[in-house]
Amino acid sequence: MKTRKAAKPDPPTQPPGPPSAGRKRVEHSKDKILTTTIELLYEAGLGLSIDEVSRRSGVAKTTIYRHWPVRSALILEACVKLTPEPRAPDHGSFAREIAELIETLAKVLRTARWTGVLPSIVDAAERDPAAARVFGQIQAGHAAPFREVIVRAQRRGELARQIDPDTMVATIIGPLFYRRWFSREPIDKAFTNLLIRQATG
Amino acid sequence: MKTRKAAKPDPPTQPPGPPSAGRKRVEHSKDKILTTTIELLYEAGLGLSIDEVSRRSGVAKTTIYRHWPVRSALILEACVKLTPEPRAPDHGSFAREIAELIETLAKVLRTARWTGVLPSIVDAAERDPAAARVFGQIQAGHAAPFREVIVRAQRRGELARQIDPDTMVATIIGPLFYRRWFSREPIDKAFTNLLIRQATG
DNA sequence: TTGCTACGCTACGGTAGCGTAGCGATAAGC
DNA sequence: GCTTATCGCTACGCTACCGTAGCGTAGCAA
Repeated sequence: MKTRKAAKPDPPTQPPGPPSAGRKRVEHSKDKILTTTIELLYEAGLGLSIDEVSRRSGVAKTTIYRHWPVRSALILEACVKLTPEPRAPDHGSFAREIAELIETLAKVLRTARWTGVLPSIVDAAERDPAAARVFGQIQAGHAAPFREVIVRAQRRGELARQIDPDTMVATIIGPLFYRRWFSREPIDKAFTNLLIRQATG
Repeated sequence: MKTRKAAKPDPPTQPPGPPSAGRKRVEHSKDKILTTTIELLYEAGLGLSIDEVSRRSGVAKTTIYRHWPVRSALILEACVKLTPEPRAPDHGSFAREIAELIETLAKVLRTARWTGVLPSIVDAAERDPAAARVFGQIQAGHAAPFREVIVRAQRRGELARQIDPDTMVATIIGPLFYRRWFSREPIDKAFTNLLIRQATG
């Protein structure tokens, strides 16, 4: 997503690939605009301005409005591209899988830049239905791998079937999110270990 | 924070200030301004405008600026008054106390209007140190009763001493907050019961 | 070369908000 | 009833931003 060098063989499934020779100008500018928008999201949250996107990206404001009819359209699209799609591991062992998911999420919460933007989206979701839809998508993306691993473990008989998967997801992700955005305490090994014990015990 | 009635004997902690001509008037307008500001916080979050406060409260904008030098000062003060100060119950039984705290918080998260504003404050806290300080205060207020009940139970020997109170608070409040602001699933009896079982089991 | 499309640039019109100035009105406290 | 701090009102100046218009230019394909 950063470098835009050669890389002739275009990966067909990855959208943000570098613009190869055959790429149209349109995609090139849209790319620059989106990249800058995401960068500004990191810094200013949803309050970013189109003028600033134009200034920093070097793309004329008129060009931005040629591709996105209104401000919110661009910002929503940038928000969708913000968080990576996590995947559910499949080791055949619930304990290992849930541990991996917890450790991974913990690391993401410690380091990923988008974590600074999410409250802005949560806030918008409280009032704006469009933002709520986008946020619901992001949120579901976070919860899905946990849910999948839990359901699979229940099917295998590794986990009691009367446990509600969504509830269990909340008891795992909840404390992690709490530490990142609310109490702002460190998410260290001791903390993740406790969560793992609680989930597998 | 509500009505400021007679109370002739001056509260000793508040510096009475110079015996000027219109102290009563000052407090009356400050009251109206703050009340309106909080109302607008509910509706628009931290993005509220001073002009709107003036319009809706009927207090002139100049008067607002006579009491608060800048916009942020008013908003921060309103934020501080936003959430009620919860108190820790003392029944002599950890199970009963923690259950009461969980049920109470659950009900607050389901109904209290300030829950719609908090993401706005969390977001601001990500970038603005002043907002972070205010939010830290609010957050500590939420966690304190839980922490107190846990520490007391440990002193009484009702709870294992090697458990870190802050960690335990996270595992209780975290899932509740998660449901309110992230997954947006209902916080029902089944959910709180599970948390209570998890905390006391 | 021609023609099409996307792009850059400048300049707008319009809105909203912050914070201030000046002046007359008014209510509190003596 | 007199004094004075406080308030309301109108009118600013300033900045930032949204979104658009018009016109000229650069890339690209036939």
